Parts: sequence; C-alpha cells; structure tokens
Amino acid sequence: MEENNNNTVHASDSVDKSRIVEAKPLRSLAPVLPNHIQSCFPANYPSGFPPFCSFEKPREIPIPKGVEEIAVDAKTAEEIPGSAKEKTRETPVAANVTPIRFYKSSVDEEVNPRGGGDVNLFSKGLNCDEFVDDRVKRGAQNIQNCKEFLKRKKNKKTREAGVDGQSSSVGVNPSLNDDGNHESVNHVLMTFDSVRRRLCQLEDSKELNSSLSIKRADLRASNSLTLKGVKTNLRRRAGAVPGIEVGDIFFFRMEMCLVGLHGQSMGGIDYMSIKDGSKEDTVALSVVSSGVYGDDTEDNDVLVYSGQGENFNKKDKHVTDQKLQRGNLALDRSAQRHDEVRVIRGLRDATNRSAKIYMYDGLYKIQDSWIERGKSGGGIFKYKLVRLPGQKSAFAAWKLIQKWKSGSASRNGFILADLSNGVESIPVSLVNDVDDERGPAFFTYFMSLTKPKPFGLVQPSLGCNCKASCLPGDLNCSCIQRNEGDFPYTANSILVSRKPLIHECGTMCRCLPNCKNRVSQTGLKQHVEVFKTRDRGWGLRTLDPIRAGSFICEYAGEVIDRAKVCQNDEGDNDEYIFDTSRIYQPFKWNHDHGLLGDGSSNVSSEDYTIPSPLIISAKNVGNVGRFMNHSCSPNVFWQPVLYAENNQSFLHIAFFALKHIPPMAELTYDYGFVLAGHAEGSSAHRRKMKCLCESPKCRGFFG
DNA sequence: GAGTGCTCAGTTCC
DNA sequence: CGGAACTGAGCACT
Repeated sequence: MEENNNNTVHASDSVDKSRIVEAKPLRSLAPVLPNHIQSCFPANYPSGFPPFCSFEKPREIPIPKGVEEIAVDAKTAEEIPGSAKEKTRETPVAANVTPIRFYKSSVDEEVNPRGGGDVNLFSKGLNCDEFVDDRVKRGAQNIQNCKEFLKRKKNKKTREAGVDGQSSSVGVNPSLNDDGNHESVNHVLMTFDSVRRRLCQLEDSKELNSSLSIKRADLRASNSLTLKGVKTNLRRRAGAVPGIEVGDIFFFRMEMCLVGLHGQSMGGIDYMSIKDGSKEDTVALSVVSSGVYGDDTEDNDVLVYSGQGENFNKKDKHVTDQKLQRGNLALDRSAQRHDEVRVIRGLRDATNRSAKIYMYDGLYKIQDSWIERGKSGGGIFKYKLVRLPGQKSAFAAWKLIQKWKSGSASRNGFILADLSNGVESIPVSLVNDVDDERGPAFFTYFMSLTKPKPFGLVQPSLGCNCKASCLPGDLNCSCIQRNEGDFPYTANSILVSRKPLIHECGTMCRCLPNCKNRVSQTGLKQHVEVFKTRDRGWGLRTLDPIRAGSFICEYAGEVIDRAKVCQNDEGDNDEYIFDTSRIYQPFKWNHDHGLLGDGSSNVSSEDYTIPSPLIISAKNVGNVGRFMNHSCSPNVFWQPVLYAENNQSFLHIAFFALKHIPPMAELTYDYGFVLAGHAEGSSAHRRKMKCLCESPKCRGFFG
C-alpha cells in the first residue's frame, strides 16, 4: 500500500504549534486517488485487512446535472441533556470560556442528591432480582394495586412534582415545567428512553424466569416520568413548542406527550378550549397523521387530514356522519381564526417495520375543509392543511431520502455510491455539495482493528455454551455473567445502558454469529454517508432516523502505541487518532436513580474501566468512524466493548446513538482532549484544535 | 373532582 | 403477513 505524502497538506507546517490552531478544515487532506480502482476483496474479509481499497476514479463518475436541489440543514448542534446537574439558570452563550472540569468520575452523586420521599410504589429499595421476584409473588393483584395507585396519584403528582424542590434531581427544573427549552426537552426524552430501555431489558430477561411481563414499556416509562414530574412544556399552546425543532423525530406517542408537542396519547387531534374575551372558543393545537385514514400525503407541503369520529354506530348499526364536535370543531375554528397547527407525520420505519416513527413537520394553516363520503357512506370531514413557508425541510427531505435510497431520484454533489466498496452490507455514499473537492484522502476501508493488543484485565474467556443465541435472563451464560447478569442489548439490538465495559460474545462462544450479544461486530446497520461540511472538512451524517442506543459503528483502525502518536505529532499530524486516555466531558446516559426504584446496578457507574490506554489511528486504515467530527454537544458516544478472538480478548470502541437522530443530521462525538503538561511527548508540540461545533456548551477546543 | 367517552397506539395472538 | 382483539393514557366534557 502506497501513501503519497506529497499530496497531503500539513496544516501544522507553517503554524506555531504551541497555540490553538484554527483547524479549518479539520480534515482537508487532498485526495490521493490511484489511477485504477478495483475492489478486490470479499465483503467479509477473514483476517487482517484487504490488500487494497479505494474510490473510483473521480472523472469517471457522472455528476448529475440539473438535479433537484434541496436545502437540507445538517446542523446538529444540540446539547447534552444528560449532564445531570441541573443548572439553576441558563448560561449566556459565552461559548469559549466555559470552564472545564478535569475529572472523569461521575460528579452526579455529590451535586445531585436524590430526591427523597417521593417514592412510587415500585420503589421498595429492592435490587433487580428481588424486585422481580417480589412482583411475581404478589402477582396480578399487586399490579392492579399499582395501577390504581398510579391512577389516583397521577393528577396530583404531575403538577406537584415539578414544584417540589426535592424531586429536582430527576425532574425538570420547575420553571421549565410549563415552558421548556431545548435542554429540558432533551432531558425528558433521554430519561424516557433510558427508563423504557431498562424496562425492555427486564422484560426480555423475565421471559425465561417468570410469566409476568411488563407490557407496553413505553406506557410504563411514561408513567414513571409523570410521577416524578419529568415533563416539560406542560402549558398547552398553539404554535411552536420551545425546545422542539422542525424535523425532530419520536418513536412513541408518549414521547410527544411528555414534551408538550402533542397532548393526546392516542387521539390524532389535540385541541383545547380558550377564552377569547367573554367567549369560549376551541382551537386545534396539533394533528398526527399516521398515513391511515386515507390522508393525502402526496404533496409534501399539503396534508389533507380526515376528521375524527366513527362512521358506524355499533349500538344500532347505523351508518353515521362525523359530527362537527371535538377535534373536528377545533380544526374548523382554527381554520376560521387562521391559527397555526402543528403537524406530526407518522411513517412506518423502513428498517424496523414494527416500529413507527413520528416526525415534527412544523406549522401548517388550514386552508380549506369539506365533507366527503367514506366507503361506508358516512360523511367524513376533510381538512386541507398547508405548510407555512420558511421552515426547515423535514418530511419532504425524509421522503426525498427514500427516493435517493431507492435510486429513483438523483442528487446534487453525488460522488460515489459506496465508499466502503462493498465491505459494509449497506452502501456508504460520498457527496460534496459545497465545493469541488472530489473525496477524502486515500485510506483502506476496514471494519475493525488491525494489530490489536490483547486486553490485560480479563483472562481469555472460554466462551459461553449457549446454543444458537444467548438468551437474556439465562444466568448460565458466561457472557451474561460477565455483564453482571444483564443482557446489554434489547431484543432489537439497542444498547440499554452505558457501562464500564461491555462483554460481547466472541469466536470462542458456541452461539452463532447472529447471537444478539454481538451487536458491535456486525457492521453498519444505518444508511450513513460521508459528506463535505462547510467548515470542518469531511463529516458523517445519517440518512436514516436513528433511535437512541442504536449501534452506529466501531472506531476501526490500526492500534498503535503512544510513541507512535508522538512521532506523528512531530511529523504529519495524525487527525485520525482515537485515544481512550483523553479527558472526556462526563455525562449521564443511564436513567436517573429513583425513577425505576429497581436498585439496579446499571445506574451506578458509567465510568469506563480501561486498564491500559487504547490508541487507534484511522489514518491509513479505518471505516466510517474516522469521518465523524467532534462536537461538544454530540449525538453519538463511544463505549468500550470486549470480546474474544482466537483465545484472546480484545478491546474495541463502539459508537452508539446518544439520542434519537433525525435523517440528515451530522453524527458527532466528543473527541476529548489532553491535559496541558500531560500530553504525550512534548506538550509544546501538542496542538489543540479550535472547536467549531457552535453548541452553546462548546468548550472551545478539542484534541 | 370523579366518572365517562373517545381516540390516526402498540402488542400479541390467531 | 395481516387483521382482530385487547389494554390502554390523557384529554374534554359532564
């Protein structure tokens, strides 16, 4: 493999290295494209890495002309909600002076005392197993009691919890209860999904041990959060909802309830009555279009929405017309008042057909309404909602992406269909619609680590004896034992909790390669693409909606030792280093104490345990992970994963979605940074990069 | 303020 | 795989 260094640009050459360099672009190495490209390795290269891999010759790639142009905002600068410590007030956007804390251990325990006294029925201080056993013993009656208890308490608690200062450790800052912001919305959503994942984990593991099941983890999680006041935007309102952006995605109706986007848990039309002077009036707030009921969704900016009400009277078996009441009346009134109505578009997830995804598509106004005859002959109200101009493209962009993927629409700046050259099972497209650079510098695409060093802490596992696939709750499985009895992933391969270390099954295990405990070894599962950012070189973004906890990819590359990093620092600065020993901003991803009351150990620590630092260079060898840019408010985090190959255990770095990530959002993680004076080699030569993430929490630099 | 009716969920079962 | 059955949470309204 030949590396042509003459063509690479060294940003450091003419710059004083002791200063923070304005690294622009971050990855601006000129493309070194061989004359010939041939993909000459199988998709599953057995060992080592493919001898050769590159891009197609750029000239040969046709650039579609006159392609439909679409402004897709790939900006993702979002905040970390999980930095559990509640800020008493918003810090003004003084980005570059944010103080940094220099510790890795969690500070949440100290600054964030648990709210006492506010314990729900599920919380009895039992550990996980006891909790389950206890529930089994008491059986259905206990469940019933719980339900009734919840029902009685709910209305009161919802309001009180936020005002009660003691519950602020898990709840939402009281002032944000009625009117939220970006941070409170994020906090609620992340907490919800974390609790939900944990409930799914309990449910999965119980299948073997008992007959009692946790049905509808979404409802249970919602219940739990409501009791603790973890809600925001409780004040019902028409128009935009603070902290929620056009294009945001949701995976459960309850998520939209909890953040005030759509108040109905099932109903399609959310509305409220208002006082207009002395008159009482009713107005529509939001509608959810699930694609059923024959809603017309042909035009992306128009939604023809059907009113509510059955066309068939079950009692006397009559065909009936819909009536101008409830939601229908509200839509009618909103039309006359020219009020804005929020529209949420629902679609079945293409990759996971059982799941439904909801996307907030912004504000619409009702332009027309009429009555149609339904199939049964009953009258159905129809409302024509038209999208207000000037909003970010959301649903339209999503639909366009489907066309890109199916090949029925061409696109601007398209360079290459699959940068991985068949290594990944899902093609990784390469696009540049900002300038004429034709691709990143040459590298070899490989999905995992080369030259890995055996992991010292754990002696090589003999592997588990499970047949076919390891099953959650099977405590005889040695891999599950290593994970402290918890199966790390849910049935649909979502990571449940961040952990010091995750043990996956490896080649020594008897289970098959499709075992659920090998999530990080299976390559890309999402459609992602490498694209040119405006000011940060090449980046990685997703075409698919991604659920929080989804596996993104491994950080692939060559395992190197520290001496080599120094060498690189002196010479060609290696921008593709991943180093576990850097300082990373602590954050909390697992659910808060007290929300479940299961006393489970998974909330105790998110501090990674890595005995000796793992340093990976993806400069010459790597996968899509090397293209992920840094952000101080990332949407992806890394997690150490351990599994065995050929009698030895190796540590890998796996990336998971920190929160739900909408289509076209850039994927970013925290690069961490090296302490001044602690840098490898001479600190004078250690260059920090100026951060361009534009997040309000930006600390100004990284690396 | 407790109870009822209604609803573009989400699962499981057949 | 697709529909039916089933259990639902939250809201307006009574």
